[in-house]
Amino acid sequence: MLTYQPSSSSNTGSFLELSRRRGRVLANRTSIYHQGDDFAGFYRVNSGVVMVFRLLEDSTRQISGFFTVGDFFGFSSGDQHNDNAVCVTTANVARLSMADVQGNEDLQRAVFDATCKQIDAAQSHVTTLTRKSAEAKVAGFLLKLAETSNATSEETSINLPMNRLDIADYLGMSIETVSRRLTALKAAGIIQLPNRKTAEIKSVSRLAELAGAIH
Amino acid sequence: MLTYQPSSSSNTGSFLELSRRRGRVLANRTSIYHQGDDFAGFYRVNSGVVMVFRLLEDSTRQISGFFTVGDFFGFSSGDQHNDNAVCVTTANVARLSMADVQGNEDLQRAVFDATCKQIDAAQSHVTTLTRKSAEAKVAGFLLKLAETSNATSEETSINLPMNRLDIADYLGMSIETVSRRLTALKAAGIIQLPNRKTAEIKSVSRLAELAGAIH
DNA sequence: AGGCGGGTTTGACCCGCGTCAAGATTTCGG
DNA sequence: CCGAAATCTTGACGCGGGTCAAACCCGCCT
Repeated sequence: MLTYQPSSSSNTGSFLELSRRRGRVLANRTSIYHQGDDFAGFYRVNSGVVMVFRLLEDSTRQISGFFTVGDFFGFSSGDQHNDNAVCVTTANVARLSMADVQGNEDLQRAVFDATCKQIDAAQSHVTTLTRKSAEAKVAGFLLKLAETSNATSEETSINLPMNRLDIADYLGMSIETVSRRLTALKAAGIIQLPNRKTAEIKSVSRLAELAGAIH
Repeated sequence: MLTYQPSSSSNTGSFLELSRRRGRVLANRTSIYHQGDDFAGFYRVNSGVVMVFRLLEDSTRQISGFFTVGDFFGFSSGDQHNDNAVCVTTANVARLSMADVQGNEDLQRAVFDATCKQIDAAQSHVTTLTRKSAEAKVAGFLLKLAETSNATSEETSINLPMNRLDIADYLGMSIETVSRRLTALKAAGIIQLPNRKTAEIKSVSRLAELAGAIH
């Protein structure tokens, strides 16, 4: 799953310099690049949350991931981007050109790590999407968010900057089912939903149990 | 989709040398590496077909892709592989260490390209798995195979080295459904199945139509 | 404070595909 | 060339989650 994985890239040497590079501050729902835009480099999230998605022929979206502080995104093998990146909160995003990578060993390593992690994350996402029930998908999604806010306790409050449709398009299900599963988790006392943008997990362990479940 | 994408990496300079490096010849169903093995480098297919998959807790497989001549596989961001690679035919496979990449600009580029392509392919696979019907998945799978044998005609014969279960585990569906969809395509006169390992496409265009269809 | 509108929830219905089970066909060892 | 074990196909059935539709809720603007 591409969601909220903290990048554990080696923050040493000249890479540190680049990683601290100041980016642009973008308002919520600002587009960073579009499908078809010329590829001029990739990006790094300095703060906030960014989502990457693809628009399909039938004008539905497939969100491939949400990215947060330290994450790289926007890689492309071709001359053009074939997905879109949009802020989900106000966000600070820095662009790195391929020239920045040339001759910078540390950054090269970091980029290789980042691309490998994304492959790995995409594979995990595939298994989630194909092998898990709607309930397990939603439970897993909430857990992932909780991990990012590195809470280790049994109870924790998490922020949901994305709306229900975003979650549905990420988990490959309908918005109604996302809503139903959240309501069910609430009814079971596992979470609380004080408002649309926050979820309070009351039992991380029970959520984890559901997330692992195939059915 | 990770399947059979011809690697269009730049075959110039010292990379060519490496790309021609002789690998080991492995028998069908030989394992190349396992989940948990120490990461000692990645691989390149010189001939044959290799599949990469992950074993899940409930002992099911998720096949992430089939790789053929020119394809790189076996990248990992961590110290260990977190998936498995197995030959699906007799295959010639060369290993490249990270040391080979260091200081080789061309190979670096090729590896970056390969990893980006795999990210892209994994995303495409995600949309296939979540948005397409069983019929469209199978049709798309056959088409992908046909493209690799660079046939541009309306009719073409393709080789299916993998068995039905492999296809099912790749497309995230049951073996019965794979079989049913293939039978249906045969009944519709779109393909013929002279034996278990070959499919003869009688109408690439009709197959493409079905592959694009959401339902 | 009231009301408008997007976002979300809830309900009813149904269909595609998974599952279980049995039968058919191919493969392979001896 | 035969028998047994894989592998694949076909059938019957049930359910998870998609779809359509309506109600509800909440933030925001005047």
